[in-house]
Amino acid sequence: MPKLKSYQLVAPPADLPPEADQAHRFEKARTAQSTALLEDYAELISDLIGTEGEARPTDIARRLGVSHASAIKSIARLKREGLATSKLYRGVFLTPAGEMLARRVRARHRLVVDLLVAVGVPQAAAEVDAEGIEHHVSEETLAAFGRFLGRA
Amino acid sequence: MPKLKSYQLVAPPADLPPEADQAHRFEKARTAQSTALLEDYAELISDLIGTEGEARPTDIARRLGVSHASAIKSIARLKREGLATSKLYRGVFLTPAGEMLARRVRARHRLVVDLLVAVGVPQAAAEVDAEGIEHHVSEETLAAFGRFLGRA
DNA sequence: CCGCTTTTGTAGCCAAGGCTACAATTGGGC
DNA sequence: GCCCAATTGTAGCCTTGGCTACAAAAGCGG
Repeated sequence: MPKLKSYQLVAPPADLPPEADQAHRFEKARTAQSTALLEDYAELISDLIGTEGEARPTDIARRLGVSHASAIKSIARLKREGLATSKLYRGVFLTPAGEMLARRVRARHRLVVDLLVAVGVPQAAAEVDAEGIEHHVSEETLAAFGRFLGRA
Repeated sequence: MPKLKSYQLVAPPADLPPEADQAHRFEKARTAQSTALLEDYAELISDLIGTEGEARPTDIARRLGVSHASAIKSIARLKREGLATSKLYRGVFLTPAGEMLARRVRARHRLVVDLLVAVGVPQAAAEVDAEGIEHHVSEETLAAFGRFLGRA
């Protein structure tokens, strides 16, 4: 059984060196980028199961705009990370960890879109930009968004 | 001389297929991620030249939290893309295109941080999250941020 | 001006996430 | 029940952006 990662909050910043926290910020952004793909897949698989009853690699690939081969490769990574399962020539399913991740991602996505709209971003642009932005929004920032939208 | 890319607005969305615009959103996010590194380097090089008088690969690497070898490799990519120049064992400089990019990135970064703070995100979290978010903020969204902050 | 440290550059490795081409399995139509 | 199309999976390639290890140039102290 593969070791699960938390996909939660990471270690606190720590104020050791004088100017090196810039490096920490960049490192954080790089890390976020590496989990972004997992998050997108988890949410999409959850959606497909909810609306179509199943999540097939071909549908996943089409929705994400990648080849089915790329999708399958990424699904393999999800399985390695303990977020999804699948049997040969059967569909893809989420583990409990994967479901949890999908729920959090979906909620975060909505909150980001709503905040963008609330500050005056047109709906269409908000939807597009949120797709990239959401992966870099920390829990702390998310909480602030909630308060701003009056959903404390 | 290498062909320059614009790093500006991309082609309009187009509303061809029914549900395939989800694919377009993901593709856009992927593209943004590929230019994010260039943007970070351009801004940092500009900063270093402004404050230190020169941009040395070692300093760039330390600020970004990567090895100097990685920094040099990325600087090579900047040069390929026509954003920077450098001579062997001399420092790194930005081309006019690189300078322009740096200016736009810096302005966008400030605007994103300010907006986050304006909606109640603590300063420290805003700085950290902005580092990742800024690369996914479209011109349209940026304009909305400006209006919201009363800088129409 | 010589040598040692720092900086810069090169080579080669790795994983991720794209892709195409090809193989295998499934499943629906007849 | 068989066969062919669609789906799924595999293999192999490419680029990016990390890394370490090693080599070469710069530059400073003595």
